Amino acid sequence: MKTSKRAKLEAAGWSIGSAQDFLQLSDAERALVELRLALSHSLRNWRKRRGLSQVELARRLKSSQSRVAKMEAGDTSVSVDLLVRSLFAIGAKPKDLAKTIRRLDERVAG
Amino acid sequence: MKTSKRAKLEAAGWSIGSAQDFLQLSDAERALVELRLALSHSLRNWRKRRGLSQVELARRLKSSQSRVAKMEAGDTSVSVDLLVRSLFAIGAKPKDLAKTIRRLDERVAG
DNA sequence: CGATGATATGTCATATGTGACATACCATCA
DNA sequence: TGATGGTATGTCACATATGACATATCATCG
Repeated sequence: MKTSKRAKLEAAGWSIGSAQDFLQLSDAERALVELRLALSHSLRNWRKRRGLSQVELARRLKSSQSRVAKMEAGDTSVSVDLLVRSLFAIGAKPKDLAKTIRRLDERVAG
Repeated sequence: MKTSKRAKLEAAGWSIGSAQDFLQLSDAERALVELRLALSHSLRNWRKRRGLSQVELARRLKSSQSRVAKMEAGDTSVSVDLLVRSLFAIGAKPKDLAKTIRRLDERVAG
């Protein structure tokens, strides 16, 4: 069941860090992890669509390449705050966030 | 214009801290502030609907009354992380978050 | 092969967030 | 009036997040 969910996530094209262990998490914890991944994914997609490097994105965000890499990897050292601030900084609107999160919910609940 | 937006927000029942100065913020900063307020509001609504005190909610969240008060006030010392984690902890689903954020967007954009 | 550019990973000093505590404020009730 | 219960505010020690740096990994090109 949980294993199949994980398989489903991976099949949907989400990069699930191998270090992430879904099997021990409560609903709340899982939701948070998946939220982080969804936002990460959004950020990477945005960057890729623009053909920017992590260095260039980092410059726009006034951050560093290494932190951008961690953001995009959904690293646990990255806060939801930073991800959200970054998305807003590159022009995302609350509506876009909502869309990303709703998609996430559909994967989780469906 | 900005003043009218503020009036609109207040009219809609949002508690805008008098210390918040909307007039100087970029779109990204404003979006973040408003996101914080929207989540704060959700949290308070949830608690009120249940007829819980801040002390009781704090116990559930393994936090403190004072922090709950700050969360509900949208205090800048509170991270979006904490708000999101709290909402998930009390049983909110990503879908609920998305709904809250979408409503926010409609207020901002509309 | 080496060189170049992009991305990933580990670490660290500093910045920011957090729970907890004290205490203030504000109703309501007796 | 005082007492009680709830909420707000200020502070602080400790915890966590952050940008920056070094360095590793990986692909592509010559």
